[in-house]
Amino acid sequence: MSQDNKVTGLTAKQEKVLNFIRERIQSNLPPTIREIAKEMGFGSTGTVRDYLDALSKKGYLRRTGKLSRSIELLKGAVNSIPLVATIPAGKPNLAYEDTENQLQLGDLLPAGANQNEIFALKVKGESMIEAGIMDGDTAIIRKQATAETGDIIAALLGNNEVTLKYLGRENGKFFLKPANSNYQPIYKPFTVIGKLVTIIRKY
Amino acid sequence: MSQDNKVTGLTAKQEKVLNFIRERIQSNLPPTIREIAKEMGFGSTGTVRDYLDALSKKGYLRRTGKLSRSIELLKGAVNSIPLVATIPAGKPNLAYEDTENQLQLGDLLPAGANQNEIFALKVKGESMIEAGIMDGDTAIIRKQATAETGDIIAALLGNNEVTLKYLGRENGKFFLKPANSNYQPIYKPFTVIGKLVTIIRKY
DNA sequence: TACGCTACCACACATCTGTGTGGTTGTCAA
DNA sequence: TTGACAACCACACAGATGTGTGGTAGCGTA
Repeated sequence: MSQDNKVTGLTAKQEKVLNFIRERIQSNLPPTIREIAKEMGFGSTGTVRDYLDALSKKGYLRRTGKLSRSIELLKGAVNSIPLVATIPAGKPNLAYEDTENQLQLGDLLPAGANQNEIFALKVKGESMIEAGIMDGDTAIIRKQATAETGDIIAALLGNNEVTLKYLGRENGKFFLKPANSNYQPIYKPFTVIGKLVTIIRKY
Repeated sequence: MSQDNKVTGLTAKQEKVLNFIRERIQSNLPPTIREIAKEMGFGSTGTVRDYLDALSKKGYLRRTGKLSRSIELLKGAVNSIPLVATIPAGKPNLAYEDTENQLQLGDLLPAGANQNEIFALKVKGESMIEAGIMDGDTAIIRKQATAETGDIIAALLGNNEVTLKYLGRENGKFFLKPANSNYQPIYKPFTVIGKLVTIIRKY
C-alpha cells in the first residue's frame, strides 16, 4: 500500500522554506543554513537542518554533505518544466509531479555547444511563415560558415541585413529561398553566418 | 582612445580558470577559491584571488565580497544567449560580446510564474499549422481553468486526450477551433487546462 | 631603468559554515 | 499511553572559507 515514489505533500512552512531556496538558486546562489534561518526567522541552525532533512526525505532536494551551499533541487528545479504527454484519467491535477519527464531549458541549446557559437535573432517579417516561423519569433542560431541545401540558415546580405531563409541550390548556385509563396527567392550574394537550431515564440 | 566597455581579451590561463568556473556553475555550484586552486594546480589561494581580480576587472565576473562561492558570471553566463538584432558592418565575428542584449533562458517562462503552474506538452498533428505551430513542437502551458476567446489553449477532451486549439465562441457556446482549414472545429465538451505561453521548436 | 602586468607562493586570521548533541512543545494516529 | 513527526531552541566545535600581508620572477613598454 505504501510506495516510496508517491508524491508526498509539504506543509505550508516546508513549502515556504523550499520557495526561499528556489528563489535564491534562481537569483544566484543556494543559501547557507544560517541565511535560511535568518530569512525564516529561526533562532537556530538546527531548525533549518530539520527542514532540510524533511525536504530531503520527501525527495525535494539533495545535499552534498559538508559542502557549503550545496543544496540541489530535485523537483520543480529552476529551469526545468514538467513535460506532459498525456493526462491520466481522473487526475484533475495532471501528472506533472513525474520526475522523469522534465524538460530542461538547457535542452534548447544544441548539446555540448560552446556558448560562443550560439546567438539569438529576432525574426522580422513573414517570409518563413510556411515553415511555421512567424514575425517576432526568436531564432536560436549556431554559428557556422557553411550549411547544406535545405537547411534553414541565417544569412548576411550586403548591407548588414540578416535574414532567415532556406538554403537552396539551383544549377550549382546557392540562393535564399523563403517559405512564403508571396515572396521571391533571393539570388543576391550572401554569407552563411549560421544554422537555425531552435525557434522560440512567446505569446 | 581607451574605452572601458571594450572587449578585453583573456590570457589562455585566465580563460582556463573562467571555463572551470563556468563548468561548476553549470553543474551545480560556483567553486570556492580553494576548489579553483586545487583544480588549477595552484599552491596558494592568493593566486586564485589574483585571477578572480583580473577576470573581474575585465568584466567577466562579479563577486559579492566575503560570501562563499559568490562568483557570478557576467559574460557568456550559463543559460544566456547573446541576442543579435543587426550585424554591424565589417565585424566578421558578430556583435555577440554585447552584454546588454542577453536572452535569458528563464525569460521563456512567464515572469514570476510559479513553477507549479507551468508544464510542457508535445504537439502532435498539424491542426494548428496556420498559427505556426507544427507537429513535434513543444508547447509551454500555464495552467488555468478559464481562458478568453481567441486564446490558444490546452484542452482536455473526454478520453484523456489533450489538444491545443484556439478557444472559439459561437452563439454563447465555447468550442475548439483548429488553425488548419482542413480540420473541423470541435464542439464536444472539453475542459480548459491551460493557456499557451510559449512555443519551442528544435531543428 | 622604472613601471605595470601576469603569474605565481607562503602563511596568518577572523569568520563563516555544516554538523553534533540534547532539549521542549504540540498534534495525531495506533 | 506510546510513538512518530512537525516545529522549534541553545550551544559547542572542527574545518571550510575569503581576505590580508608580503614576497619572487619574468615580460613588454615607456
